[in-house]
Amino acid sequence: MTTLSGHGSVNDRSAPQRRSTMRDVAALAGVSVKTVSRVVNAESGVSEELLTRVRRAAEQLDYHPDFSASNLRRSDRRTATVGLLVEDVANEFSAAVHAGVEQAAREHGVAVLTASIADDADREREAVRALTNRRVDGLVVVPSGAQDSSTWTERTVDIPMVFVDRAPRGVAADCVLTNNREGACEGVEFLLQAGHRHIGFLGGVARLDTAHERYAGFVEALSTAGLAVRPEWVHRDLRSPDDATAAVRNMCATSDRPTALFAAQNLLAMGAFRALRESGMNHSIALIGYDDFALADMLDPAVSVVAQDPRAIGYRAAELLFERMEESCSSTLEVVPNRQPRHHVVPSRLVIRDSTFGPAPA
Amino acid sequence: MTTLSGHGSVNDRSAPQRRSTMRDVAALAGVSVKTVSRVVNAESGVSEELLTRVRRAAEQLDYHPDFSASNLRRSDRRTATVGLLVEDVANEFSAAVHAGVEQAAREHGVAVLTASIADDADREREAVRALTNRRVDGLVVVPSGAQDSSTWTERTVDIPMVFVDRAPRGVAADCVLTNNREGACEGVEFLLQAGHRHIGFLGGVARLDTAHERYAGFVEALSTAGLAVRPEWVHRDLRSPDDATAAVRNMCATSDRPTALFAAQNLLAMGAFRALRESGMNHSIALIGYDDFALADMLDPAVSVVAQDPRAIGYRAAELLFERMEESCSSTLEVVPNRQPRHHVVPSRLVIRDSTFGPAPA
DNA sequence: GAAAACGATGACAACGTTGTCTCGCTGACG
DNA sequence: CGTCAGCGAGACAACGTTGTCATCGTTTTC
Repeated sequence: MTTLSGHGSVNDRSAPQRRSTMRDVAALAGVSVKTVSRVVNAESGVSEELLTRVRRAAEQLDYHPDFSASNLRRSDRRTATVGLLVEDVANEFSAAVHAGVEQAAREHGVAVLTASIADDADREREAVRALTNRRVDGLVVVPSGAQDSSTWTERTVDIPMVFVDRAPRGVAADCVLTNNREGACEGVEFLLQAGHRHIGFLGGVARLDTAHERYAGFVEALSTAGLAVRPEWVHRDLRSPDDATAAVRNMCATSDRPTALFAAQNLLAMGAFRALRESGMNHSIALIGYDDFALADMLDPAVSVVAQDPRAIGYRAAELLFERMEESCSSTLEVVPNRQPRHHVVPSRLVIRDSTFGPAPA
Repeated sequence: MTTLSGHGSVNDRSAPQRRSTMRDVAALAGVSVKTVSRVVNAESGVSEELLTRVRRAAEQLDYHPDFSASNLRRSDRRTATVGLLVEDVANEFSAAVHAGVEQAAREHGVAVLTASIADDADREREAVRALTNRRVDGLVVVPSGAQDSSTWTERTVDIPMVFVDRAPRGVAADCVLTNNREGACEGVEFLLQAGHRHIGFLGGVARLDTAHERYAGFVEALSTAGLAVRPEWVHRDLRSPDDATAAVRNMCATSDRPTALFAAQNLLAMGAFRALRESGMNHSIALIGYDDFALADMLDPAVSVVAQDPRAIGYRAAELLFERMEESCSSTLEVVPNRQPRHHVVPSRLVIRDSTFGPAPA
């Protein structure tokens, strides 16, 4: 509202040193501090006159309450801040989850403290500590593949937590994930319907449960179609795009090669695509990946995928967390709150592009 | 340290209700609260004996200090938390900046509160408020293109701030940016050296200064080579990848078309690539973009770019912010601290891939 | 040998806010 | 007319921590 003219800048000069507090507002309005508190918190039982006087004073002093002081005194001890732990904020999947969490948080007036843990158990511990020391109300965790779960099994923290993608082994906790088995199954079924009978599998060890379920979906689709799994076309221990590239390169070098590939993770699909392109087989061997990725539609051919919705996953995770926070707040009197872990599923969906063409006629 | 056996779980049960405080530790160790404070803050002047006694008590009670209470009382009022405002955390550029900021923050023991503002002035205001109410020590801001700068010119906030990519108009503030003009110039020069004499330009309005500088670099390279700018090949008002696609489509439809394109932003490069691929000219019209993007190297042909280093930019911005925070902390006595805004440049570098081939022989 | 200096420790207030309690006033009721 | 409920408002303590100062016992200094 205020512009750079006249009185505005005077105000700017008069008290730039210190933030104004409730005391200042109270003094200016000629009321007690508690009354200011009542107005700020929209409590009932303040006369119209004082209400406006306090509001005016607050505006004049540009008063804004101090969250931490408020939090310190308040009985519910809420900081209106949640923590988000991801492998790396720069990672496409993590960033989308982050966006979802943030949206839900904003709707609840909650801020998000983010930390990347980069597959490093020490950093993970450090990050959890940094967040809990700041008294976040809850935690959304996207466990990375390589870490052990000791941070969580030790239960050094006792605040509401929701895991994304998978829960660490040995920890019964709320979890939001996608229907990995069904998604993978659907993807492979599409290849089958396109006429493929020779389908290879590329899976990662990272995110073990996830990888396992996707493989299960692959197997299920094949056996439903009455086909056997060909072990020489199954690569389940790929740790990087380069691993996938190498595996595909080897498979393609043989005469007995698959006519289509299912890559159970986006990085592996990228690696597979690289190998296909190198060997000039990108138009003769079909490909479908799990997890969408940017520019998948601009490759040649555009890569079909089973797309997760990481943003929706993050959103759901945060919602679930907020529910838990409500519970843990109101249940201090009960002996055992509803601690039954909940799992929430955000479905994947098939995105068919150009790479899922049918097999060449034999 | 504690396992699930015997005495450990007893401890877990005995006081799971409430976090332990300095009082609890003090009581257990048989010392005053202040002494615990001294130990926790590693102040000198505590005898060896009490030191170990307090430490043991703290560990036994799993004590961890409360940041906000500490911050409330402390004279320097630091929360060890900074805010990061970006257009969208899911955006590739923003996410990389975030990663850089986070790394620098971690090195300083500082946490990062992130908020996306999505080109929306209201949300921007709201986000600034959410962060300042939580008393962040400083702010890193990546201004988005469309927003007006009123949030900043009004100076509703008076905390250290560093802007990334460009400072809002009318605000003299610290800023970390890349050498847009030189980078663009270099990119165009590469095309010139490859033999191109007919080069088109695609620029965006978003991030005005940035776009302007890049255009200046384009012009500079041409004029240094003694070439005139051909207005019909210059499109400076593109707001989306689709705009770029349309512009390129039109240019290519004429017989008098450029042999190479310079796209001043990654989204525009993607749009341009789409048009080239559609029209089958992706191997006959060269392309170079500003800003790298994922999978640029897997397109056909792999797209050359002038690559910014957004992660390094974020890192530098955070470093600069920390310097400012030091200053504003120690300079409360001085009349005017060193408020001269500083600009820091993180250079771009040329990444040559396959799309910058020479022109077809006429 | 007394004064002064020192070093370790604790008592207390304060940071900015909110929960609890009390007080004084108004109006209704017996 | 006296009593009491109801309501607006403020005094006060407390949240968990740290800055300041006082205390006490010991050592140094003249």
